[in-house]
Amino acid sequence: MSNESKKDQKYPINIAVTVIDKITETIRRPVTLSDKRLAERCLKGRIILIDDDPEIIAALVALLDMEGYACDTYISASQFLQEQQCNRPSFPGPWCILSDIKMPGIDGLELQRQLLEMGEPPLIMMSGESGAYEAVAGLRGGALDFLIKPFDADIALLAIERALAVSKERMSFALKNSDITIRFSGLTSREADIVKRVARGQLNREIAEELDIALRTVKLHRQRAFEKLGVTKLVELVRLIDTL
Amino acid sequence: MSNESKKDQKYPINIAVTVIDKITETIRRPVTLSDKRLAERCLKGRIILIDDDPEIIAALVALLDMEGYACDTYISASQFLQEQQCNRPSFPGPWCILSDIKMPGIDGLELQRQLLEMGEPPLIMMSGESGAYEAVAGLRGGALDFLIKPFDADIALLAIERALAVSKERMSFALKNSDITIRFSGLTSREADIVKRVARGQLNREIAEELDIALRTVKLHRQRAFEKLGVTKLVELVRLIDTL
DNA sequence: TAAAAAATAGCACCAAAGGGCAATAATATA
DNA sequence: TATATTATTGCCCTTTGGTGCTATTTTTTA
Repeated sequence: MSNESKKDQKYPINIAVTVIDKITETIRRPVTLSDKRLAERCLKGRIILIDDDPEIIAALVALLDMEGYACDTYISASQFLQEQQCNRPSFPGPWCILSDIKMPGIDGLELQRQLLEMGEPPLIMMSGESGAYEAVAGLRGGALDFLIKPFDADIALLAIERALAVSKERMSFALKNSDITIRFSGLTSREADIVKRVARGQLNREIAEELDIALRTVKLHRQRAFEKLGVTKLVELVRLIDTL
Repeated sequence: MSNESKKDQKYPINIAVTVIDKITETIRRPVTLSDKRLAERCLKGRIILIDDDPEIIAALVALLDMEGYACDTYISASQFLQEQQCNRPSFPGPWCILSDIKMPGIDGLELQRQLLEMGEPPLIMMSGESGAYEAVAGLRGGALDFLIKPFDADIALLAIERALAVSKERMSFALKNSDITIRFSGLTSREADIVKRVARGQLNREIAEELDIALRTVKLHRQRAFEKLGVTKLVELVRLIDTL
């Protein structure tokens, strides 16, 4: 009895909450009615449109709005980047950027380079027919897709769906990853050291010898580390460590 | 003593040889002097050139020849595909395809589709400036790079280097994978079943109960499977299985 | 400086893993 | 059909892992 309660109380729900907070940065909660609608749309997907052509923007907004997506529009890359600086709260959900290539000031490729440093968010690029160079550069640079203007609504929607799927995947991956990182950061250095050796396949006895400590101490650290990491079996530990 | 010899003689070197044979299909051995030179070049990289323009072919062959690569040239995709049918022996080494897009008969994109079914070998595509559509289709279809004619020698060489690196990686991955597969195929069905459960984290006792067999039997199978797979520790087994 | 956290370790006990030895039963294959 | 392979099991013994209980020594921190 006392055993169980001891285990369970160590890593309760608040850790998960901390993780989610860390990932989505600042979480905004719907308060007004329009907020609520926006939050719903964001849950489906938020598309950041960057294009200096207001007609394109208008057309895409109309399309995406109809499909139930949330849209943020920017008439230049620099405008978008500036707004990103002051990272204001946003509703949670998958998102992607749909940016034109040919723009005054910072062009799409330069934007892509800058985004790369910020963690390479899901990016779809678009441009006129002529730009084979740009298309190659964009796709080679990690763009998820490249739309050649003029394009059909279906094509764009498909690309966006895929990009949002990628976004979701990356988010859940990052979440899982940071969860593991946080769990690891809860270990003392000794515990971390020992658990790594365990995952390497070393026996308790070997570890004790190498670190020149008693077998009982190794067992103790191992046990503590398992508890803190939330694993009960060796195989779980190995898989946990290998995902890192 | 008798214990060691029993373990070691089970998986000797000839298994590795079998694996390599399986991967590189038919291995050709250099016999003549020119064979020897070709073998050396193939070791560095073999580039399969497909273009209907003889001038391009000639220029690329000259370039690649100078750099020490081996070249196979084809004036059409269908010619290449036909020769692939009768898979003749070749020297081992990384390789890639450098194909034009616009060709009479089977074009580059169609070739790409057919290659996809054959295991998606490393492919670089090339085309004239105008083809933004083709560039997007090619890259989205998994081409490693896309060269826009006319291109500098440096650009082409860089792309080829990268493609060969990918080729090497894929080969070693396939080799490792088939090695594991072969090792697994040496297990009896019972052994395979039990070892999977072990890797899932089940205790011998639990396995014995589920399969309704004696604990000793489980241990026996487990032991045999470990020997056949060439692992000694549980962590090794987990990693082996997880790479599959 | 006092309290908290971390590291250390001995003793004892039980469960699980690993393996030697010997033997039987069922299947597959030459 | 005879032999080889595979599957099965019991008995027994050692090593390793997992834990409870207790206690001392450092380090860190409030």
